[in-house]
Amino acid sequence: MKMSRPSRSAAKVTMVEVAARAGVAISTVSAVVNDKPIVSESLRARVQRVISDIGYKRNAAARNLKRGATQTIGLIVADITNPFFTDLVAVIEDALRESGYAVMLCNSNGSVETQDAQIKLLLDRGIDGLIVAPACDDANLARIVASAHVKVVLIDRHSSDVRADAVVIDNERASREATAYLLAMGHRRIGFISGSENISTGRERLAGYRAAHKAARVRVSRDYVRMGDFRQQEAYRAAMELLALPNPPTAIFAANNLMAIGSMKAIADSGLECPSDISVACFDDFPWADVFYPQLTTVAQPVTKLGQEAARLMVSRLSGRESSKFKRVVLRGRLVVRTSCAPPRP
Amino acid sequence: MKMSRPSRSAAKVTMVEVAARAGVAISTVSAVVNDKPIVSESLRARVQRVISDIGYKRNAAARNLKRGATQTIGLIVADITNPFFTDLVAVIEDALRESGYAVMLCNSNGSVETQDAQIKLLLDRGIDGLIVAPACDDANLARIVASAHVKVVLIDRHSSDVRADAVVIDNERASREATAYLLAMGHRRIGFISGSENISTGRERLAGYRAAHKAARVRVSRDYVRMGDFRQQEAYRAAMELLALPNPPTAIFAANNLMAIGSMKAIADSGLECPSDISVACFDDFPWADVFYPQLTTVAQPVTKLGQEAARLMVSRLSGRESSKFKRVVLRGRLVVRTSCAPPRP
DNA sequence: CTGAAAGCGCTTACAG
DNA sequence: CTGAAAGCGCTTACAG
Repeated sequence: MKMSRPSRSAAKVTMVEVAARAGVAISTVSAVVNDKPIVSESLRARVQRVISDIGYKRNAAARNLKRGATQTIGLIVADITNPFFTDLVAVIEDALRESGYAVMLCNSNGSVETQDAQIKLLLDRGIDGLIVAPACDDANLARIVASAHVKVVLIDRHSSDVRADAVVIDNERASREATAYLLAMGHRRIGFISGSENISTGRERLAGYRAAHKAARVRVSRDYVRMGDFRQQEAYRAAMELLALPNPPTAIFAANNLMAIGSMKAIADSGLECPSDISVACFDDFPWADVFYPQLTTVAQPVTKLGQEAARLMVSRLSGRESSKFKRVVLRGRLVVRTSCAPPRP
Repeated sequence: MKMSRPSRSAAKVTMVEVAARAGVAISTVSAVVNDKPIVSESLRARVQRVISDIGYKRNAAARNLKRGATQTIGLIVADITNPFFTDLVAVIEDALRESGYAVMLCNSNGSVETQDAQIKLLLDRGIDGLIVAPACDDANLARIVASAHVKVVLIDRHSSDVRADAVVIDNERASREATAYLLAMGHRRIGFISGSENISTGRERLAGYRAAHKAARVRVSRDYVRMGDFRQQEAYRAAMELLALPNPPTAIFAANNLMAIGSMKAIADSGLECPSDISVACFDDFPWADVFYPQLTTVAQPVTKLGQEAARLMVSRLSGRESSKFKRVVLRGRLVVRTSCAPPRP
């Protein structure tokens, strides 16, 4: 039987052919290809020559089938256009590649449906592990994780339903510190543009905002808390609403970078100036936060550490080095003070 | 023989088991799993029930091995932190997923060595096709492309050495138009921060800059042309040099967005203001180009079309629908005028 | 529409 | 250190 392979131009070369040409057994070729130290130098050289002569390339599918692993990790992030996730992806890719893993990257674009479809696709294609910044708390994800034969690490966002390792920062604390900074500056009307309440980071950052107010004995008007979705456009609308209040806030704290950008746009479109008319701060630093005017005051996450820790956890799980108990690694954010915040007008 | 699979917790279920439990032949299970319309409805339902009951999942490696294809496309971009590439990746992923392909994404980070290593990794993992925005003109890439059994589509950047399809924009023309805009505004000393000359976009954008000057009969001092590498940091240095000239430029045109950001930083650090002291324009729009002050005037590329066209070409190549001749699809850029350019001081 | 069987290209235990 | 052989889990041509 011969399958048609219309899309392949050159002939496919197998180990059998290499073995025949080199006059050795197939197992010897396999040992050479896999760098097993049990082949004599001269034989190895002979086999290598044949391999490069006839352009042999190991068939990944056959290897995967035999070994029961793909050396490939799925990575799903909630928004690939967000510099925070972009940086995270870069770090994770580097770290995993160093350990011999390839990465299949997906962008759920914040949609649970897309995310679930992507998980299915990844599982169908064959992955050994899955690193996810979940689109939101998702019963489906929990179910898939429980039934699939893959190791899972959550990153940036955790979900108590999902039985998996997680690498996150202490969002409540970081949010509290940033809010306290604004309060200490004299702001008493601080608008908060929240991420979704279905995402751990959204909940915790809002909790930190409230906690800081409580500690400073400042009451939070419910008008000042607006739900966003971690995206620019919704935040624009939310900021516009805040600015239209009879007693508008003197500062806006956005639960991520894209929502701060949406807020800045709303401020500009309202003919206001930041920071002289209104201050802005946000979660998630980005490479050009300090280039334009005003320079954004942000809560920077330790992106490199987050990514490396997630990759490390994944690799050690896969190698069976980790204990069976699920781990939650919690890192710290850091307030980067720039020029977008100033005391409120007297 | 039984292989140890220490990292798998649940038992692996095969078609054989499904067939046994459902009381049918393996081929029937295969037909059900692959949605072949040759199975009676009642049988299909029975098999489906068993599949979900015992949690059967098709083994991708076995399928790939048998079919000689992976339904997976490799995608390598030169800088994943650049919003242009980020958007491009999102578009390509969407388009390919619609056609049933998964994407393995790599970031060469502008390094040829990294890029070549990634290509090897991808080929080793098994891909049907490869879409690349090459790190630079690369004889290695040409060689790999020629010898590998995969379809290749270049995107954003072409390379005459590489025998593959390419989807690009007319960079020279777009660069000419942007430069002409600055010239028409009265600028006679326009600094150009170029991308690498080893990349087609770098060469063509520089050529457009020169061509516009020639058409306007304005001589270009060689001092005004600085080599960058499409990154922020080198551009910062280059812009600093431009600003330190005895007769500094009244406008800077940067060959991409990140280099414009580097230039803006240099301008700010020099105590100058854009656009009152110096104008700035650049290639590649990005989502928040209009949010901060000044709002950047940019050459926007048709990112969606670029990505979709690349995906379309790849899919039709893989399905054998395309003729054997390599295609170069050339789209047009569009100047987006904002507030970062003003006439030079009298 | 169903079933028995070959074979995709590897890896690996085993015998020498 | 080498070689013959089993088998990973699927897909598919073929006979019924």
